[in-house]
Amino acid sequence: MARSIWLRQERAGRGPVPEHSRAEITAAAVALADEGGLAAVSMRKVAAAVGTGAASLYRYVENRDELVELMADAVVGEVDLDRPPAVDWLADLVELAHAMRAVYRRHPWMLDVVPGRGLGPNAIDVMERALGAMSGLDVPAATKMETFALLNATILLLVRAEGAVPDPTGEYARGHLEFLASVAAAGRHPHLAAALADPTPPPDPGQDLLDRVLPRVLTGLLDTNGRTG
Amino acid sequence: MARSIWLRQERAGRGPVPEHSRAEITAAAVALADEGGLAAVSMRKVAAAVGTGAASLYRYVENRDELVELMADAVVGEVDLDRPPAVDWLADLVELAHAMRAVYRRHPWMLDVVPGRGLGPNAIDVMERALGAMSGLDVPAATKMETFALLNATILLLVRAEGAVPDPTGEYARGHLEFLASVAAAGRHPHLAAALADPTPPPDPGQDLLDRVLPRVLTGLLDTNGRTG
DNA sequence: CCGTCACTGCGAACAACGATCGCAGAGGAG
DNA sequence: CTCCTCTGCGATCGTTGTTCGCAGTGACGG
Repeated sequence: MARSIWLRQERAGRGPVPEHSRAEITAAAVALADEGGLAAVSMRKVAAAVGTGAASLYRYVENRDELVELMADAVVGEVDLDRPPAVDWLADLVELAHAMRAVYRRHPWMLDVVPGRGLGPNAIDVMERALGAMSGLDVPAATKMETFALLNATILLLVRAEGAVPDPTGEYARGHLEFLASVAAAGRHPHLAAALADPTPPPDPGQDLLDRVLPRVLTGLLDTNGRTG
Repeated sequence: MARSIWLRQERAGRGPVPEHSRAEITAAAVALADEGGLAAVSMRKVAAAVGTGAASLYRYVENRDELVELMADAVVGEVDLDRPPAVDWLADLVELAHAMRAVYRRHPWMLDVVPGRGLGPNAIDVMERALGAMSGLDVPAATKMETFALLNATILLLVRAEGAVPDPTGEYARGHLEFLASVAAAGRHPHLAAALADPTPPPDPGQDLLDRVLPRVLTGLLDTNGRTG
């Protein structure tokens, strides 16, 4: 297995000057994903978009998974980090979360990227910003890292839940609600039935879900241990 | 697009009796995934394992995605729900989380399943159990649903972080740590550098990470609003 | 009982994919 | 200048998801 893409030189230094760059190939792939979803990103299509041969792509990336890794990090690079710190750590993290969510919403295919290969340079920049927001808290570094991970997971969950991956026909979603209702009606799930029948609106229905849920997650993680110091 | 698999009859009632069942095909697919990961589950391999033709599988499922949906729900069906309720809602949810985590650990390919198609019957059973644990809390049903979703997301995150998806050579993971260290050493990420250099051990290092993190998430979500009533 | 029609199994085939091989040419190092 | 590494990439390979259409099965209705 090759070394991490982030550790490898892009250019060897000998031989002809490459006609393209990782950034160029990544951008073409991102454009394809934005248009047709992650599955639309094939090596042949990316190569055609760049104006090269599919086999040439393997000079730039090890495999398709690596290309997807480049794409994900490139997109995270769109997160707007040029903001002055907010009034406190919580507000700062929530603002960062909004900036991150904006990016995921612009690139819904990101929800289809299986996490797992570590962080690229842009993701590390975002994490640095989050760590900076938490720098005044007297909690272990491990807790801060966990908090960042959960912040990201929460955003993904909420973007996913709001249907940022659109169902073209809406039929499946309706079918699912139909299924839930039939399960509830069958009588073996009284709590589900109660939940579906609950007329109570969510607290602050006009409030952004991210603004409601994320602060609770974060204060749960940090506040009981968090000491501004 | 076909209706949700959960809404469709398995057997039409006319014509020859099918030689296999959804459950049988799903089990074969799960076995393949357990052995070789999700990518090892091809329609041909599943068909061969069942003893039928690849084309025949399309009589049982609409496509491969639907098969994966069946697999995921089948595996969630392994979650042990036959436990008396714990002392309180929090302990009950944490116990449920442990049972869920055990299942994810047994089937690490579940981390590669892109969420999104709604819940199958087994997943609804698990959600029912979680709703039951929260039934005494005076919070809106929407909050309870969100809590369940975040409980699941937290488990997945932690299982993923503990490396439940093994890197066969370990080389990539080492490469990533190398990269993080080099970024920190480059000087543009002082908070990351501080975090990597932090000698403070995580709180209660002998404690299960799930036991440390999840109660904080849950109480953050529910406790400030939660009223046992 | 018979005819009709929906259903089942599935081989053959198709289009598409990820990835490799090997050739020709470019360019750095000694 | 020679050698060797690097770049571009067509052709090719093995594999994949999926569809078509044929032969046979069994329910339904007259």
